[in-house]
Parts: sequence; structure tokens; C-alpha cells
Amino acid sequence: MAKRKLDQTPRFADMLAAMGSEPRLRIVRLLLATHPTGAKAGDIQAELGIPSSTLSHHLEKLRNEDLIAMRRDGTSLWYTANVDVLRELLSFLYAECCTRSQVIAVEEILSACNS
Amino acid sequence: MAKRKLDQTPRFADMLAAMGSEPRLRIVRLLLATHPTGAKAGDIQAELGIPSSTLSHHLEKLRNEDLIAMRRDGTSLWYTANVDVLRELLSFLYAECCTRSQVIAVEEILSACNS
DNA sequence: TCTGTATTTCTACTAGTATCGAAATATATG
DNA sequence: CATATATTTCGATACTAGTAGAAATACAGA
Repeated sequence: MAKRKLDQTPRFADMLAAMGSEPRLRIVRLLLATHPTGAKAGDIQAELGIPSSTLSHHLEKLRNEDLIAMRRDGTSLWYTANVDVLRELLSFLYAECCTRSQVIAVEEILSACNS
Repeated sequence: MAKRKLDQTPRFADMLAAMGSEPRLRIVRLLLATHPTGAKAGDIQAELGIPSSTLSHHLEKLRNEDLIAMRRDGTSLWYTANVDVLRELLSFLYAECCTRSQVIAVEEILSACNS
């Protein structure tokens, strides 16, 4: 087994933690549902009924983990899901699946949702 | 859009939160790697270098979310990953992917790792 | 430039989570 | 039944995260 260049576990753990709260998971799902257009902060706030300051806090956390991206359009800020990063996360989870007991290739985790 | 029977979001958020800490993510990956045999608590402890009381705490949390299962064999407790539940989680994440903008079927998320 | 709208940053409080040594429990074996 | 091994439960501490009202910032339009 070759030496790992860099352990990605802490990074993916942080990503999972970022999605591991009900409001943030709802946000991510909303952005997946509206992908690739995304949604304005105000829309998210209206749909999920979260106070704007709290919402901003959550969006920042998701953005820190690179799970979502932001772009400005006038006074509105649009948020979109980073589906590539999400795919990366799922691949990581299953990358070592069963490697020590039986050989099962786990390729092509997801090919939907073109970014 | 039909009325939802029950909102699964809190449950899946808890599952993500359970995997959203570095030691627990390592545990899950170790159990995936050794699936379907699994590993004894002592083996996990040795491999990850976590004090037994701390490890026990983490294992309990993962078990509460049904991400792993436990069975006793003599004085040893064996833990295994619940790959079905993990698959369910991945499906949930992508279930509504792009539904509001373009129609992309997201079936067959994962067919590897037969439980 | 003044006004309104969209969103973030500041500040503070509360509650939950991670950690681990020590003691307790469960099982097996001589 | 006494002892050894495997693992959990107890208890205590330190840290981290979620929440939201109020103030600040960014942009657009008259």
C-alpha cells in the first residue's frame, strides 16, 4: 500500500458535518433541486422560514466547505450547489468499500446532475 | 405534489452529523473496508488509536443513527457497517436533484457492496 | 445623493458535543 | 469461584455550534 499524499478524511468529515444539521441539509437539497440555476438568499429564506442572519451563518458554513458557491446579481446573492464536490464526497465514502474482504469495484457513483 | 408522509430530513441530518467528525468517519470507512465481516471494537481501537471509552462513545452514536450494527461473539463485540442505510442516505441526497429545472433521472445510485 | 431593498456582520446567549480516566459490567476459562 | 480480558458506563471538563436581534454594508433607482 503506497504512502498517502494527504489525508482527506478531516476535509470530508467537515463537509459531512456541514450537512449534518437540519436547516443546512434543507438548504443543500433546495439548491440541488434548483440546480444548476440555484436560488437567491431571499428565496431560501422565504422557503425555509429561517431568519436572515441565521441563514447567512449557515450559508457561510456550507461555503467554507465548498459545498455551495455564491454569485452576485444586483442586490441579490445567488447560491448554487457544487455537485462536483458532492460527488467527490460520495466517492470518498465508498472508495474503500469492501477492499479488505472482497473485491468489488465501485466506479461510476453518480453520473447525473451535470454541473 | 402529494403530501409527504413523513419528513425524513431530520433523520438524515443526524446521520450526516454522526459521520461528520473525523474519528467517526474513520470508523465508518474502516467498517466499509472490512465489510461484510466488520471489526471488533478492540481492532478498531488498535487501528485508530482512540481510547476505549471515547471509541465506545463514538460507536454508540453511529449505532443510534443505525449506520452500524453490533453483534457479540464471546467477550468481543463485532461492528459492521449498515450499507443499506448508507445507500438510503445517498439516495436521499440526490433524490430531488435538478427536479425544478431539468429532468434527470437519478436511479441506481449504488449497486456495489452487497450487504 | 437620498431612499429602499437585500444580505451580511456583530454581539451575545444557550445548549450540545468531544474527550478520557476510573469504575463497572459481561463473558470465558482454569 | 477466582481471575483475566473485552468493552461499556460514569462523571467531569473544555470546547464548539446554533440561534437570532440589531447594526452595518452593498447595490439600484429616482
